[in-house]
Amino acid sequence: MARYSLAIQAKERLLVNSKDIANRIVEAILAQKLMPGARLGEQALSLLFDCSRTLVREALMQLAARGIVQVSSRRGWFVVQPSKIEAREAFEARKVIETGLIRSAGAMDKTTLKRLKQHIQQEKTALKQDDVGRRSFLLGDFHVCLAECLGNQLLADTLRDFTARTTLIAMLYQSSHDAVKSCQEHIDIVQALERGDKETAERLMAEHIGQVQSALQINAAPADPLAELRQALAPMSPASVLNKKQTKTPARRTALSALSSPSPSTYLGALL
Amino acid sequence: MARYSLAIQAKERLLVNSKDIANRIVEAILAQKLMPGARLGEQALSLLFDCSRTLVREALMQLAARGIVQVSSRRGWFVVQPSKIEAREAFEARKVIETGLIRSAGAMDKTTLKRLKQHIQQEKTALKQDDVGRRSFLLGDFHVCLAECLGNQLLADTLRDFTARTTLIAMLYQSSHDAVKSCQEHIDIVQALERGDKETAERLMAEHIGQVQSALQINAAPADPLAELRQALAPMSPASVLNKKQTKTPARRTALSALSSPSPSTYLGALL
DNA sequence: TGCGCAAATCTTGCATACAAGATGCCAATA
DNA sequence: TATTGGCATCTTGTATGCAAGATTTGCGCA
Repeated sequence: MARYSLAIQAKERLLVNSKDIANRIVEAILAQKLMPGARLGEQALSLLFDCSRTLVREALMQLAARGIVQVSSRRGWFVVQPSKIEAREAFEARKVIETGLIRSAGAMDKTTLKRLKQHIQQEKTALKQDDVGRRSFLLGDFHVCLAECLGNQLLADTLRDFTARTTLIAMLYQSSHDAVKSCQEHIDIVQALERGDKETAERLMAEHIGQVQSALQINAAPADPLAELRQALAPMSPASVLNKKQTKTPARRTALSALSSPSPSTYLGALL
Repeated sequence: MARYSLAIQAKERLLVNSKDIANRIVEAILAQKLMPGARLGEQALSLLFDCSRTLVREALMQLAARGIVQVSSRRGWFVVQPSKIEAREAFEARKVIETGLIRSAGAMDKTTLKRLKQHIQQEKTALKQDDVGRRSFLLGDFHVCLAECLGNQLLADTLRDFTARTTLIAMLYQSSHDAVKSCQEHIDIVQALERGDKETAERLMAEHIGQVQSALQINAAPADPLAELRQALAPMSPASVLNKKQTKTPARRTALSALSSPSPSTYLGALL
């Protein structure tokens, strides 16, 4: 059987373990390169990473334990699609943790503040360059970085998973949140921390997460699964009207697939 | 090869999947039946649960992703032994989450309060019966239960793992915390919640967790791994002095084993 | 043309085989 | 007696094979 990963990129498979695979998947989610409901086939991943299904399975098992993916028996692995209830819980969890962390933290030293400012610089750069993936990743990673700076690696790791979750939620419920605004709010928070005004920082953080949350269209039908397919197959010219029927209800599997693989690059190519 | 699990208990292996195994291990930790550093051999577990190593590995992988166990390459799987830094982080994380959850929660309805009171009744029963395992489990589970009652399953699940962590820390650093006192503090917290006094409830919770934390002997050497062995092998009479050397440094493997298997029931039997 | 059934295919579930590193033990030797 | 080298054993790491369920597809039939 051909080694697809080698055909695409020669370096893979020098240091592939299940942790690497899991990290790649989380990163792809944070960069909004893997949509909620995206299919993660064991075979496909094992070809991409040029390893056996065993390693892929281990990675997926770990991610399942962290609430990032789920398996449907003998049907496949999928990126989770949080329900409205789960969405509320995820945002509440982030609010609780991030505001609580600010409250319970001591004063920040100069080195730490520098790190935060550097992070914000990176955010600005990604914004300027219109690098959507990196922008999304960095906007989420800011919160993880902040938790690390506030001295709690355990909560930072937890927050990474929760942020991945809220990122998926934002994709699922068609968030209209503005990245520039988000970055500005990060700036305000760091400034408040810099002048030691933890109370304000805490309030700003709560508001910031609230902003992201309320930008969701939580009552909108959760993202038309056929949207991308429909767009891709839309007639190029008004003349090409071939037949009439268009809106037949799709089979379940088709719905899931349509969500995840509109084009190869949005599918597992996102991991490379 | 003999089926040890059948020899001990006939029912096993009717519904064993990796999640069951993982749950058993977490429960055993919460019940203080698995010590920090305890060895979790793949083969031993596969015999206990009468399944292949594959399922055991999947369970251990999931637990590793949740920070409950860790693997040392080609040496074995072990229940984690949190460092002092990790201990601080775990307690801080619990404080942040549990107080924040109380603060952000709405009013509690009667059904929910009833559930909490029932839980406390169970705690009292276990205390009266001097059922150490069940007592420890319930005292930890109270916090998970509370998080569920406050309406956040995501944080409840997270808290279960963190509670397992702090339970391990308490074992490792020889906590002197009093279970009766702990139960009383739970009662006080629920009473505050019942009368809608969230501010007090939050303060009591912070104090409660602080109590447990400060009962640690965090500066004591983390539990002499040879303590039990040394005591067991101490000469019964002053006469039995066979040779001189006694305090040679042990091989690493021996040290870990001494920690985990002072008697079979403390070892993997804890899972049955 | 539309519908239903059955075969083919795809995908995960689980077990097992073998590789390879880590450890412990024992004997040979100075 | 103390040390060291090597072999036996134990444990995990990874791949692979096969079973079984889910889905899709294709064909026959009304």
